[in-house]
Amino acid sequence: MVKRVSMSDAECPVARALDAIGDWWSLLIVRDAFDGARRFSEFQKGLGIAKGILSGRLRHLVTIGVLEQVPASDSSAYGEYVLTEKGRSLFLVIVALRQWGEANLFAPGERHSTLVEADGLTPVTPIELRSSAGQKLDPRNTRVRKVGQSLERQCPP
Amino acid sequence: MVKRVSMSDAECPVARALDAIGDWWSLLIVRDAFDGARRFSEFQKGLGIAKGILSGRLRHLVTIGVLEQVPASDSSAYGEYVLTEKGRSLFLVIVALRQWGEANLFAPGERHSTLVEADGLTPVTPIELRSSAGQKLDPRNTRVRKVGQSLERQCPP
DNA sequence: AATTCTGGTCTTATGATGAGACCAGATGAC
DNA sequence: GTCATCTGGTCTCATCATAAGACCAGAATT
Repeated sequence: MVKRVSMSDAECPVARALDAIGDWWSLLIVRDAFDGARRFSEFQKGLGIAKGILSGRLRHLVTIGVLEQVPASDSSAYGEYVLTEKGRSLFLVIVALRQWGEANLFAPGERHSTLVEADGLTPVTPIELRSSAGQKLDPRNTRVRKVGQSLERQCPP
Repeated sequence: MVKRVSMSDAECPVARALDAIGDWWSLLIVRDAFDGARRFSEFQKGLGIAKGILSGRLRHLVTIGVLEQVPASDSSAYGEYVLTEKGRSLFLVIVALRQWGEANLFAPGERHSTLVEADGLTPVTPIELRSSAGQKLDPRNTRVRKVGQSLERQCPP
């Protein structure tokens, strides 16, 4: 991704992550890939994105190893874009965004799509951050330790 | 946020979330707010963002209720930006991004900042998505149920 | 063989960004 | 009290990114 201000060499993993997939479209492309989208036209129709932008985003996601182009799944001569392991590991990022959106961006009673377990019925429970002792962690009892330092909180959270 | 393509009315919570806070800077501003940044100049120095852009982003984050402007914490006449409950609930989104970045964007042995527990030493364990029965969930055993539908996966994940 | 589909590229108009000049009110130094 | 400086912005301008659609070559379909 060529952008004005690059954070690809930041030592904060949040900044690097946003530098890699923090633009308007990348995570939506990954979301559709999780849903089974594989072909250029599937992404384009599902997202309503301009073809030129989609072309650039797919190329970028392939470059950084989130997607890979494979020859074909059926007998077609056209290639397909599939998630790599690196791409599949974005699952929790998208789930976290989904759960924040569900909790904060819908009016009470407003309908939205729901992530459910394999039975198609049970909504998944909210993800949690727990300590090694099993205690629930939140911003107040965590801090960021910078490289070479010990107890100073500099790159949050 | 005025953008060309708006997803603020999408029924997919992921799309709405990205519409609200999915731009280049918003999550970095929230990250710095978790770290204790409160003043305009703190955000500006910490991020290296242009003042005009920061001004617009802060205004947007206040508008959508992620930040709020409070009169002062010390005796200054200048206001401060603090996270609301809605903003604090972005904690897991940022942690998910951090953990993905740590695992995928750093060379082996490359140093990066680390999220640790309150003791300042113990790194937090990776977040997980678990079913109500306690089973670990991943993209293969979850699906998205669209509103009004039952078993069709249309808005992932 | 003709037509349509697919996966793009290219062009153009416009919105967003980065850098910095500028400014009014608050604060601090003397 | 007065002057200099700090703070939190706004405004302008050049440049980059995006949206929309025309266009095109090869593949697939009829």
